[in-house]
Amino acid sequence: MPTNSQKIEMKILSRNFYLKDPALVAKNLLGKMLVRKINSKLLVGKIVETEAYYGEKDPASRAYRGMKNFNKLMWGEVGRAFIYMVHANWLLNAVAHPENEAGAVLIRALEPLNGVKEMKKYRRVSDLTELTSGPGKLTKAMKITKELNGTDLTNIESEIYICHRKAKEAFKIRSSHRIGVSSDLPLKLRFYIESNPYVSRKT
DNA sequence: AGGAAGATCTACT
DNA sequence: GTAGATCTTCCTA
Repeated sequence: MPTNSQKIEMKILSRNFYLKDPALVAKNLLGKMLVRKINSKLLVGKIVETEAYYGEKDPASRAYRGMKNFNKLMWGEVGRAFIYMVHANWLLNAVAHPENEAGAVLIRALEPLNGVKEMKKYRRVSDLTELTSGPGKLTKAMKITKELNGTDLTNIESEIYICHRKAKEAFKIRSSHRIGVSSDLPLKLRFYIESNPYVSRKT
């Protein structure tokens, strides 16, 4: 039992939430709660930064060269976790696309809300703003690896899922080009919460 | 079987 | 601000 948890009313996001254009889902995911269950302990972070990826027409997407064994989840059921390795880091995505398409949303940064002690155990940093302010950092802090690939994020029984608070919170959404991609689309597909200290970059 | 790429991170200056 | 480490997956032979 967490001793310091205030009573926050949370509701899990439905499958339908993810059955839309990835860019829209990426924007809508800002401010939502990512929950990682380890044994019965809940690690919780607010999503403050995301990026949208499309299917075959997006040169930066894992789906760009067609369906393969490792990326087939991008065409599959929406609302599932899609996890893979880049530069020795596991990256967490939520599968999101309209019916009969492919796409995913990369979770790039979190604001730690609960289980900070555990997160610091998995990532040896003292600075709170360093804990989950990057896609590879947050997977390490929450102990997310390939084993959780395909996890249903819309099921409260899962080891990872995403909720929203009942009480609405106001914030400004900013956008930019995606980070670290060599051939980007002529669209701004990175979204983040303005002036939140946990986003990975300011611009 | 081996090489190269990659949606990154850290440590250094 | 940038160089070097990192390691899984894919591609070609």
